[in-house]
Amino acid sequence: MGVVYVNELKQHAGKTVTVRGWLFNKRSAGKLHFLQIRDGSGVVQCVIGKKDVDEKTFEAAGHVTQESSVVVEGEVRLDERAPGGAEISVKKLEVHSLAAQPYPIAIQTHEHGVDFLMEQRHLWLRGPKSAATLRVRARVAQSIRDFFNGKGFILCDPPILTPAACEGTTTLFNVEYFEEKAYLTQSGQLYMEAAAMALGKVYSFGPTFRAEKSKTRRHLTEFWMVEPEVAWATLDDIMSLAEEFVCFVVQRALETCKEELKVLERDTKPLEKIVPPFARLSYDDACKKVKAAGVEMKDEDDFGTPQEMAIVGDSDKPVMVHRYPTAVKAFYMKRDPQNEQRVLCVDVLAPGIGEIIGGGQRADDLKYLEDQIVANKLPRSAFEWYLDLRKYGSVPHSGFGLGLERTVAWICGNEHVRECIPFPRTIYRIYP
RNA sequence: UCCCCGGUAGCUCAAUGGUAGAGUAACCGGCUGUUAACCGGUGUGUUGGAGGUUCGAGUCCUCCCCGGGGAGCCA
Repeated sequence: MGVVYVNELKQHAGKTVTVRGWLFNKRSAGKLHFLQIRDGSGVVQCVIGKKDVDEKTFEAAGHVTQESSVVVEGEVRLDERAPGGAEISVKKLEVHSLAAQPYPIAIQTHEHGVDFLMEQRHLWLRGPKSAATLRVRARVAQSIRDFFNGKGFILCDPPILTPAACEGTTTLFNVEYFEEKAYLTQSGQLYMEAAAMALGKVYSFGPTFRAEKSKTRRHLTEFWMVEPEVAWATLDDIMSLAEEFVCFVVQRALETCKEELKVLERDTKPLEKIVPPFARLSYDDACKKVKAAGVEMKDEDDFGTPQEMAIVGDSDKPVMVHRYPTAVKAFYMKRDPQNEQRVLCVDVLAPGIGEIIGGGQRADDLKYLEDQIVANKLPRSAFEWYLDLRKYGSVPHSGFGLGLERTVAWICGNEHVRECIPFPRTIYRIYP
């Protein structure tokens, strides 16, 4: 039969197969050894009876250490007593590489501290919850691509090395670029606007970098963002797109990540309710809701975490807040023609996590943008190309950015975004 | 940058200013159906660092280092 993966074992009941993996856990009962072997696709219990193998093999099975790499050959048997319903009666066991002892992580029996686990991230990845989260991440990434590709969006990769800030305010990572200074991108948005003028509907999906000294469970210095941008789209268009998109991703996760969400002990009932429409609140109405909830709120100020939580309240669904004060948003936002003090932007706030999407309609008037660049003390020379987009055939256009890790954290019910990326980068951690 | 919390065995934690401990992991042995197996046995320390108070400091004081949570900012 040859080599098979654990997740396809049941198809091979009665057959003799080979499984290659790592020892996850071991139990013994005298003349029987139970080896739980993990191969990346799942965990299978392998039973080694003293009378079924030669003495050397049985002895070796009793001394395999945790996380040793092993190759076993044996018959697949369906058995109620086995975790997962199928097990392997071992005929041959090869210990490919005996793992050193003690193994640092005892994830099955121990609560470990965050610091310790992060220091051991390269090994922690092997744990069931880490692996489940990373599988969910991979499938969410896939569904993001499927959604936009299915709607005729063109994937367009913006540069990671950039000559200037996209949004003047935020801190950037400096890199040496030959004789010049360059920065790691904090958003591909401005480039996506150029791409939308060429290709109509575009999106980017890749890493972005923020050198902000944020220390919260929702922040990473390196994180992944998907940024669609649509020519001719208005704020309302992009809000509907965002709503449809979030629902698609969540529903797809429910379909394709059942096992993983079970491992993560995620209650999927609230996720099943993620269907259109989402509540749409203007900034001014959101402020009223915050105050009604008894949470402090300064006039014309941006929302902080307590305010965001008050706005979402106990809703299972995300809430969309639109038309924030001009002063608290980026220079490229289009003003609301109904109210000079407001811009045509939207934030999508998810339950428990807060902002997962920020976006809106972009300023398309040349004169207004020129004034904004001056008012925000930005170096005009770095933005000449961006102004060109308004000089040569300007059209209304809109887009948004969605943070992958925050979305994965929300879907998985994980407390922290750092568990939602294989090797998290935070303010005080760049190892391993 | 600011506020709060923490640092003791590999890990998770305990110890009134008075001999630094437990559980767990690891190792050895026992058990033919284990499910975080169980039972018996065997180890484990620069108490984050440097000063200070004291007869005596893991414990009190000062400074520093390293983390964590939050604020600000943002996805």
